[in-house]
Amino acid sequence: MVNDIRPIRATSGTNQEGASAHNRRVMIDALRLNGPLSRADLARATQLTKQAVSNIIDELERDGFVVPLEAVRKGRGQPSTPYRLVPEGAFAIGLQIDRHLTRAVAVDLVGTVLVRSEANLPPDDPAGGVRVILGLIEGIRTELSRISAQSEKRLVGLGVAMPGPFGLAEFGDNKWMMPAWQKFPLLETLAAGTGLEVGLQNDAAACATAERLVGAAHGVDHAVCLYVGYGIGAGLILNGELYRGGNGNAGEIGMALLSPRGADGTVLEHRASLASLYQHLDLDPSDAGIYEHVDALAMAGDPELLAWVDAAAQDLRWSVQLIETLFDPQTVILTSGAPEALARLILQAMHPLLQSIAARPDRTLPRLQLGITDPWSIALGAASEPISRAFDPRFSAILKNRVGAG
Amino acid sequence: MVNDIRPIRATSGTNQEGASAHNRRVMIDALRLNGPLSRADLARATQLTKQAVSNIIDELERDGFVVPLEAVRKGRGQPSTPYRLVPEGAFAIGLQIDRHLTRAVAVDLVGTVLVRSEANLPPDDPAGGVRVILGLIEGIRTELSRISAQSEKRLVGLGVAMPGPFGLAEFGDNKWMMPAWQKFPLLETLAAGTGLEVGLQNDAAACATAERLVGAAHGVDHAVCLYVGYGIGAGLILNGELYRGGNGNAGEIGMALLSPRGADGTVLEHRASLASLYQHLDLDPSDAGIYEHVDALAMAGDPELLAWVDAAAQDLRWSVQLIETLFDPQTVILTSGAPEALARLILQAMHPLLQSIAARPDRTLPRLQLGITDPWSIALGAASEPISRAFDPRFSAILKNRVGAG
DNA sequence: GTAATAAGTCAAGTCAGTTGACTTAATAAG
DNA sequence: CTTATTAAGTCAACTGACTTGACTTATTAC
Repeated sequence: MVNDIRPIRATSGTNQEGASAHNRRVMIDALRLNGPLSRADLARATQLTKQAVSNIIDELERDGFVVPLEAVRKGRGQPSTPYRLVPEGAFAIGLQIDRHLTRAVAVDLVGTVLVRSEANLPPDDPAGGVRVILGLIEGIRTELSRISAQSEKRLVGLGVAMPGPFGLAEFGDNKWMMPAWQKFPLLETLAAGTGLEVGLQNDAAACATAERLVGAAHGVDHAVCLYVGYGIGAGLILNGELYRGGNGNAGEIGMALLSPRGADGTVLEHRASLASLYQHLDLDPSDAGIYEHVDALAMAGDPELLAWVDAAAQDLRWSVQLIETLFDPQTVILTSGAPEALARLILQAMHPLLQSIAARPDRTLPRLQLGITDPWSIALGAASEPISRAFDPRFSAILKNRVGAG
Repeated sequence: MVNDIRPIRATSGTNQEGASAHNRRVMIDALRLNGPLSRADLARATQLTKQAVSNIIDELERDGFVVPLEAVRKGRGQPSTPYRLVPEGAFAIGLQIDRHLTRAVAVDLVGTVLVRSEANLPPDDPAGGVRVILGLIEGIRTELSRISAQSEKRLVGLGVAMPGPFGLAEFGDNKWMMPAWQKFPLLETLAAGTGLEVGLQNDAAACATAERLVGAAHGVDHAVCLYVGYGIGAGLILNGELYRGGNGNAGEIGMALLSPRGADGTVLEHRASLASLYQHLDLDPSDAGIYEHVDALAMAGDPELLAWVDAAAQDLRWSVQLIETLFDPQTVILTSGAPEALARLILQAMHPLLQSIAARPDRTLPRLQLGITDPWSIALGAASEPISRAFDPRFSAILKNRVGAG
C-alpha cells in the first residue's frame, strides 16, 4: 500500500539561525576583502542595521575572530573603531598528494602558511601512503599547537588536493591518474585518522581556491585558474565560489581534444603539460632534483626547453581563448607546478593572446595574469578549502541541511 | 580629508524576511518538481517544521499560488491534503528578437504557453523594431487579460532573448551579431514602454532556461544546453541556476576555435550552425519559407543536407566532449532552432559520442539528449526567465539588496 | 562656543520559525 | 468491535535575530 517511496526532492529551507550564520560569514568576508572596517562601515556595506552589526561584531570578538584597532578620526563625528580579522581565529590543514610525494601545510584564518612539511610516498601503495600522511599531519598539528595553544580547538578541517579526475570507469591506461589511489577510501580513512572534516579537490581547483583566498582571484567573482602541472586543469571560480560540476570533475581541460578533425585523440595535456616537457627533455619525473634542474634550464634559456615552451604556448593560448569563450571570466590566472622562471617564459610565449569575447572595452583586470608560483601552492589551496567552507558566504551555508556543504 | 571614497565591497546580509522569502520559493519549487505534496511532505523535504510549512502554505494559498486537492488516505494516520501549484498564480511575457522577426509569448507559473504572436522586424532599425515589439506585447497582454482577470496584477516580468554576445568592442564585421541592436538601449526602452522588469539572455541561455523550467533539465542541477541555431551557443545550468559569466556572455561555444594549430581562425559556428547549412545549401536565411523547406529536405533525406549533417556532427561531437570535459554536467541537451526532423538527424549523426569523463559507471541520465524542438522554444525560454527569477530558490533572493537580481 | 555630523548604544518591538502538547482521522491488531 | 498505533495537522507559548527610533558620545566646521 505504501508504494510511494519516491524520494521527494527539494531545496532546504532556512530560518533565523541560517540568516545569522550567513551574516557572520558576510562580516568576516568583508573584513578579509577590505581590510579593517568599523561597525558603521560594515553596516553600510552589508545593508544591515548598525545595531545588528554591532551585535554580530561583539559576538565575533568574544569568539576571537576579530579585534578592535585604535579609533581613527576621519572628519566630523565620533571616531570610528575599525575591526580586523584575527589570524589565529581559525586554522586548517592542507594536504597535497602527488605521484611521488606528499606535502602538508597549516594555514590560519587569513591564509598565512604557518607550518609546512613533506614526505615521499611509496608508489601505488595507498595504505602505506596514508600512514605516511597521518604521520605528517600529526607532526603539523604538534608544531601548530606550539604556535597557538588554541590551535586544536580552532582547526576547521583538512583539505586534500590530488590529481583528478575522480570516480571514472577506467578508460585506457591513463598514467595521469593515480589508479590505486582512486580506488582507496582515502577521505574516510583520513577523517577517521584525524578526526577532522575532510574535503577533496583536484590540483587545479586547489590552485583556484588558493588564488581566491590570497591570490589574484581575491575578491574576483568570476575567474578561471589555468593550472599547468604534471597534468593540466582549470580551477573555476564562478559566482565567487569554486565550481565542481555534477561529479566534482569540472575544469578537466587537459582532456580537451585539440581538434574535432584530428581524430588521433590528441588532448591538451599531451602537448602542454610538464609531463610532456619532461618527455621532450628526456627527464625522469620521479627524479627528486627535477624542479631545480628545469629551473636552471629555464634561467639559462635552454633551446630545447624554449622550443617546448613555444609549442606548448600555442596550445595554451588556444585554451585561454576556449576558457574565455565558455566561461566569460573577469580574468584568467596562469598557475603552474613549474619553477617561476619557466612559468614566466610560458606566460610570455602565450602573448599576444588570441582574439575572443574577453576583448571588451570595459576591462579592468588583465585577460591573463600570473598566479602564485610556488611548489607549495597546491597544498596551500588544499588548506584554503576548509577555511573557505567555514567562513565564506555561500548559498549552502544558509540552508538547514548543514551537512557536508559540498 | 575624506580621501577614502574607495567603495567597500561586501556580500549583502540577510534577515528573517530574506529567510522567509527563500522558504516560500522553496515550497513552490518543491511543488513544481515533485507535483502535489502535503504540508507534512513539504516539511520533511525542506527540513522545516510542520508548523512553519503550515503557515507558509496558508499564506501561499491566500495569495493564490497553491490550492488544496482532495485528501488522500495512504495508510494509517490522518489522510494528507496535497497542495498543487495554481498555474494562474503568475504570468510572464517572453520576447525573442531575431534577425528578421520577433516572437512573443505569455506563460503561466507552470510554464504553459498561453498566448503567442510574431511579427517581422525592419532590418537594422531598432527604434522601429521596438515600436513593433511594444505593439506585440500590448496585444499579448490584452489577450492574456481575457484569459485571466488577474493577469496584469500577476505579471512578474518581461524576458528578452536575442543573439549574443553582448557588450563587446567590435571585432571584425561579425554577421552573427546584430550590431545596430547591440548599441540600442533596448532594455531601458522596453522597461519604460511596458512598465515591467526586463531581463536579457542570449538564445542558448533562453533554451536552457526553458529546459530547466519545463524540459529535460527540469530538476537537474548541472546541465548544459547545446543550442544549434543560426549561431551556436551553450546555455549553462550550474548549481541549478543559469550561469551568465562575468559579463553575461558565458557559453558562447560557437566562437570556440576548432584547433590551436589551424591558425585560420575557424570556429565552431562557421561549420555547424544553421547559417553554415543555409550557405551549404545556397539558401537565403531571410526567406520566410526556409523553415518548412529545410524540414522537407530533412524528411526527404536530401543528400546535400545529409552531407552537411555528417560534417557538422563531427564538430558537434567534439563540442559535446569539450562541454563534458569543462563543465562536467549530468547531461547535455541538444536544442535547435531547426525543424525536429533535422535536429533528430543531427543527434543521430553525433553518435557514437567521443570518449570523455562523462563516461561514468554511475550515470543515470543520458550523456546527450534531445531538448525542446519547437521554433517557439527561445521565446518560451525568454518568458521562463522572469518566472525563474521570481520563484526559484537562489542565493541572491535571500540577500537584502533585492534589486535586479541578475 | 555652538552647530553639524557621524559612530555607536539602549531598549522596546516585530516577525518568522521552533517547541511540545493536543486534536483528528485513518488503519492494524486482538 | 474495540483498542492501539500511526500520521497529518493545529494551538499557543517561546525564542532569537534583526529593526526601530531615541539617545549618548566624540569630533570637526563655522
